[in-house]
Amino acid sequence: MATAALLATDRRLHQAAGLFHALSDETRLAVLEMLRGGERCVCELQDELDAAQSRLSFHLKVLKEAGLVRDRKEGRWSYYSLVPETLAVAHDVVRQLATEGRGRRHLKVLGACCA
Amino acid sequence: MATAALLATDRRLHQAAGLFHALSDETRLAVLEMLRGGERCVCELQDELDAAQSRLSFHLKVLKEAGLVRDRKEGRWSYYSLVPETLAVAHDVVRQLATEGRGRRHLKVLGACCA
DNA sequence: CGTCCCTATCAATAAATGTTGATGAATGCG
DNA sequence: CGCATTCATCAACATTTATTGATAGGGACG
Repeated sequence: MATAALLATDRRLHQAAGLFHALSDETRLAVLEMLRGGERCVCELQDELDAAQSRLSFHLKVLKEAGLVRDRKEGRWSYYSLVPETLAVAHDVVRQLATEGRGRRHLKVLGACCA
Repeated sequence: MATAALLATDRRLHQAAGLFHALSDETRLAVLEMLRGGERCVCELQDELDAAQSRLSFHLKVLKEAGLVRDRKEGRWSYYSLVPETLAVAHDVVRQLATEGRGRRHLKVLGACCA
């Protein structure tokens, strides 16, 4: 579906809200931040984020259900990695909100990218 | 501060989480969507969104505290409008999450913009 | 002034979300 | 096998967030 219709329906709004909810927590953002460098096992995340195991597991589940990460089991370990396509969807939604009704940008504040 | 450091600190993470929280509700997204066309008074939003007055007022407050909208009083009316700079911050944060550790993009899924 | 309109705020409640500690399943290793 | 490691799940609880109905403020207007 075209980006232009991303927010057109209630369904899209609902999905977008779900995505942003998954992004609305510091621990989850820290996880995503860590995963920028490539996949990590839970224990690595746990060490670096200093989060209780069940707490981290909960947040990973939220991220996974939102489609922002995927996991891969190998032996005793679970490796998590980003799903860039989903981040791209979030990216598009935000960009569209910053875009006027008929495609013109609001101001020039999106300059860093989209120049 | 440079975009490159957006997620560098806990403070930034906290701010980003706050932003996404404000974006994580359908009603609030619908409001932002309406404001893409320019400022609107509360009564317009209320009519179009079919939301109870106090409920809408609550969500507008959340958006305002997140810095995503501003309001302007004129006579008996309050007009709300977008704050594109804040949307741009959200945009940058998401883009950065979709970017690998040393600046390379994850896949080519950010193609629509940032080509 | 009295009243209506528009909006914000408040208190009470409901609903959703996050945290903790415990338990269990699966794996691998001695 | 017996045991330790890695992780998910669960129940109980705490905290946060959202909704509702009521109240109040401030402007407009007679």
